[in-house]
Amino acid sequence: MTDLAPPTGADGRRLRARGARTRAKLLAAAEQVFTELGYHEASIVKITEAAGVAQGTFYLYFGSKQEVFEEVVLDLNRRVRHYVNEAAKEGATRLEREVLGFRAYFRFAAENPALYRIMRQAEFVAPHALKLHYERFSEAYITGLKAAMEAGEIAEADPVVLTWALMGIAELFGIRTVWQGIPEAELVELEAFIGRALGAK
Amino acid sequence: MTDLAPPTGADGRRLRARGARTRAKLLAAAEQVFTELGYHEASIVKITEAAGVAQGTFYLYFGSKQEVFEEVVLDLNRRVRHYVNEAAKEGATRLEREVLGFRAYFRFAAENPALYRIMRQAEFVAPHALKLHYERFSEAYITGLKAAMEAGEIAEADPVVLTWALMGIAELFGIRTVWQGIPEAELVELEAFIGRALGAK
Amino acid sequence: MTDLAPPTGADGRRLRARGARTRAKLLAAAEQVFTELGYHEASIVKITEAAGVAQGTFYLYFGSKQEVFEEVVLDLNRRVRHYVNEAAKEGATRLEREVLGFRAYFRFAAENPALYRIMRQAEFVAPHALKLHYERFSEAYITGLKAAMEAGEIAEADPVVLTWALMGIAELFGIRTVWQGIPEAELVELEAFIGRALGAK
Amino acid sequence: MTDLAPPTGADGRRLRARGARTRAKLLAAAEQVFTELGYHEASIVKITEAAGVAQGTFYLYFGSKQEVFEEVVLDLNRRVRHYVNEAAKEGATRLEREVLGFRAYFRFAAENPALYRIMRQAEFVAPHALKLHYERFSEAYITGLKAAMEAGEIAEADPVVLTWALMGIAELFGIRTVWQGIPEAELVELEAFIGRALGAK
DNA sequence: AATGAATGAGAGTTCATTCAT
DNA sequence: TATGAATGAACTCTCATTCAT
Repeated sequence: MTDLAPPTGADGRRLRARGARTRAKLLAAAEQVFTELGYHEASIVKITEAAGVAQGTFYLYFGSKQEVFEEVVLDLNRRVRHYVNEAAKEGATRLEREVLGFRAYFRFAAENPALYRIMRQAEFVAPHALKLHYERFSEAYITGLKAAMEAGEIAEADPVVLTWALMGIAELFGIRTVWQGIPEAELVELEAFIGRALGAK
Repeated sequence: MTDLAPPTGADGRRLRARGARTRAKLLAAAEQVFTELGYHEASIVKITEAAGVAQGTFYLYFGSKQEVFEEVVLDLNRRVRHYVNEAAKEGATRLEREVLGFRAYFRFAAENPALYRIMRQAEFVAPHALKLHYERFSEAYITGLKAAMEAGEIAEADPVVLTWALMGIAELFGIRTVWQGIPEAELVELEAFIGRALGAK
Repeated sequence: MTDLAPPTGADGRRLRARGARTRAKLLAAAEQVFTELGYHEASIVKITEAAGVAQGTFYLYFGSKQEVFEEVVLDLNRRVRHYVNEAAKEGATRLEREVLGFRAYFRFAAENPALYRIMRQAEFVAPHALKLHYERFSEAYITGLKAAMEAGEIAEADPVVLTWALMGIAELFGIRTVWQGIPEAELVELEAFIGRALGAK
Repeated sequence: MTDLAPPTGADGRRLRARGARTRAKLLAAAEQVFTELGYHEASIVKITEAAGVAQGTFYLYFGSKQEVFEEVVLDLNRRVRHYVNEAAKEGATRLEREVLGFRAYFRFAAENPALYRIMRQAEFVAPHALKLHYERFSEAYITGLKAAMEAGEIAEADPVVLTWALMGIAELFGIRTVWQGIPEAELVELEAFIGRALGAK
């Protein structure tokens, strides 16, 4: 992951310790406010209030509302990937990793409704960031599936197609999770479905 | 489908021919504007301008911006289901119907970018309408899959899980279609994936 | 009282029976709506709805919202004067008539909170009608007080001053009536006050 | 009088000097505009224009149109009470104080047409504020009358009734003052009326 | 005589952003 | 580095009034 860079002000200048702290406070506040209210209901005042700074201060660290939003999207992306990957790597087989990953994803969705609330808004507010979200997610996925094929764990198939299909499934079930929760029985069925689809041995 | 009702004004009164026409113009304009700009950037002025009527006229037919939006969602839902079902029923086997349905769905998505651009916004603008969209979509789907199981065309499994998984796949590939198009080869792979997952004989 | 005239349309033309009926319905509806909502909250739609006619019909009989309002003010004025005078004339002495009049006035105010709601709005909406309200009210009053002085029932004094002073008292107690009611004991005190002020024998 | 508090913004925060000045300008402008046009014809644009600030600035200091209106009412109340009380306390006897007070009140009314034009609107725009206006006014009045009774300066009577009756008289004559002025002769008559009513020795 | 449709100006309010200190 | 004040365009929605039928 080439995700991190030293924090700068809105004008691109490197920040001293105090500035960096203020910026961090603002970013955290923004994440929280966007999460609660969504992009449009969120306002700079609300963000600065949550951060405990004056309104003007915001523009010392971010060029615009849109700009923070993009940063929040990227951050969320980082976190969900990290969460899922950490969980998945406990699995011994590919299918096990798949199952653990899915379950972690649903857990994350349940705990962070922000995931959808924010990502979906990204389509209009920061389309680039949204594409990036899917792409970054798919990268590790594709790599993992390729490895599994080479190891003969799953059937030969186009890993890109597999990846997007699996992400689609994850996403819609994630939404259902948020809406109504998913009973264990369904999860088991879902895992069987995935097993068949991957031709898992 | 009990979807259709004679058009009424915002106050619920039945409309004369002229009113019905104006209302339809507004609905079409709304869909277009929401599609292009998203819910929040869309404004009543833009919608009425696109429809070629005065601003106040809007409120003769819709109670609020949100209300038209919901109707646009419903309308889109109606159209995509109709489009997909018409296409699918030409298939002889369940798998064929599945394949035809997917392809129709992608075609619809390609021709109506409104589909996603609008549905995604629905999540926070009109969550109820979005749920309805998925539910209506899933109904026919579930019925079809049950029949196929009984006929022994596909493996026994929870048809609800199957349906949501397939809708998830369709959706993400639909988005990819809009973003970049999907090569025939991928479609073929995808169909294989689905065939395996359904345990199609 | 030169209050009454045959009903005409907005253009001044005499009305046929049907038109007169519609006009009357609208006037009654307006009175009711203004009463409930006040001038500004009242709208032509609400008035026509209450009258059970279409919006456009309103302008067949009244030139503007303001115009009906003035008619309503005059009507209210007519009614309160009539109500008070009817009650007062039962009194044998001037003071008795005064007392009966005051009590009638308070009763009217209690039963028609519209009285104040409408009259006070008249200051801006139809100032002319408001002045007329006070003037018409004062006329009979002045005459009565003059007669009482000539009859030696009350002390000699400027009847105009007396009249306005008494109207002022009535008005503020009328408002109190609407706000919180006035206990009998206070009324008795008030009557004593008036008796002293008039130098009633 | 526990009337004064340091000025705050709409969010309740204490203001710096500049903010306090702007707020004061807006309040003065609001009084003027409400006076000239009435509550409903007054608009935020007109108020901010009169104050020489941008539209949005208004909402930095007041939460809504209604809120400024209430403050204008309170402010006016404060001023008229102060004006009347200052004048009245020059009188040696109760009746003298009464007379001085009435005359001061009429002067204030003549110089501040705002008084009625605003108070009358208060009835439906901010009834609470209007009640407060009368109540605050009556408090000092009642106290004064009680003292006068104890001192044997005026006849024993319910001071509340006296107060409201006198306020009613003052109010309607105040209105007449604004409408047409009141000749000295009438004032003298009025004072005689009051003297009789109070049973002044 | 009556109707439903249409108009468009104007309302109150919000908010991303800039500025002076 | 931070602040509070100010801006002004844009928004949704209402409503008196006019028009065509």
